[in-house]
Amino acid sequence: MKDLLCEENCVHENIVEKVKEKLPDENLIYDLAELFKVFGDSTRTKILSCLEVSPLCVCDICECLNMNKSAISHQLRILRQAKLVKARKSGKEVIYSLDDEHVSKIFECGISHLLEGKK
Amino acid sequence: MKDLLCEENCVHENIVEKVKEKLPDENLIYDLAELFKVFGDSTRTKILSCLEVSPLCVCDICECLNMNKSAISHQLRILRQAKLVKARKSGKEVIYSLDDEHVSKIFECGISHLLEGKK
DNA sequence: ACAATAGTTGAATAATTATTCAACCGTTGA
DNA sequence: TCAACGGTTGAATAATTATTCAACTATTGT
Repeated sequence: MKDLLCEENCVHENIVEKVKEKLPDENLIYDLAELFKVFGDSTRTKILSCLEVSPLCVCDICECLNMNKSAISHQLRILRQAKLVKARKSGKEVIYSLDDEHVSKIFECGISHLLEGKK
Repeated sequence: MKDLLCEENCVHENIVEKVKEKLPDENLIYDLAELFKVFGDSTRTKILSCLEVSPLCVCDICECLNMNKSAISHQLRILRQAKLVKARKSGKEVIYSLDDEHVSKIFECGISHLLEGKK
């Protein structure tokens, strides 16, 4: 009931004060979560992995992931909005490629953590 | 209808072949997405941000985020399972702290991408 | 032994979201 | 001009998941 604010029960006031001070901007943390949410879907990470190898048209990606165009297109939109991939029209095709060298770096960090855990 | 396999329509066979070859292990990509999913929630990123400043008990975290113990505890479990935080008992309290130096690195990568986009 | 505090947990609810389906747009070649 | 192909889109559905609530365990101080 009075669970709501966790009152001043055990709270170590001075530490909490320090933490609140040093905490990054609320919006930045929010945006960060939004970004990682984009990475947090295996269809999208697969698409990014494919594009790390080579720029590809939508049909190529479909073939690589064994999924239909609609599903892929929806996910590509999300990746575009997050500025992780960019699109270039070439005749009837749309060629997608990575839009940011950070993608590989973020992947590496994640893999690094995963391998650490296996030890 | 024949959307299912995207058939051999436009597919650039040789490129797709190369991509399939060079693609990382399916399970690794899946685990990677699972990891980023954990980062993809603002409550959890806030918790991690707090713990970057200092180890904290559950009540302290509640106070910092203005949320109740149950909600925080549920999210801490997820962070524990992902081996991003660790817990140490101290009397009645449980002190949480970061379990991996990769957390900060992953945050930095993400922030780096976000700032890039602002330009 | 007991009351109080710190934290955890399972079930329920509400909200978010990935995929499918069907219809659509734009470009090309006949 | 029109049929065919590559791709996009909105609505519907199904699945996932964050938060709340209530009940619970464990530890401490009296």
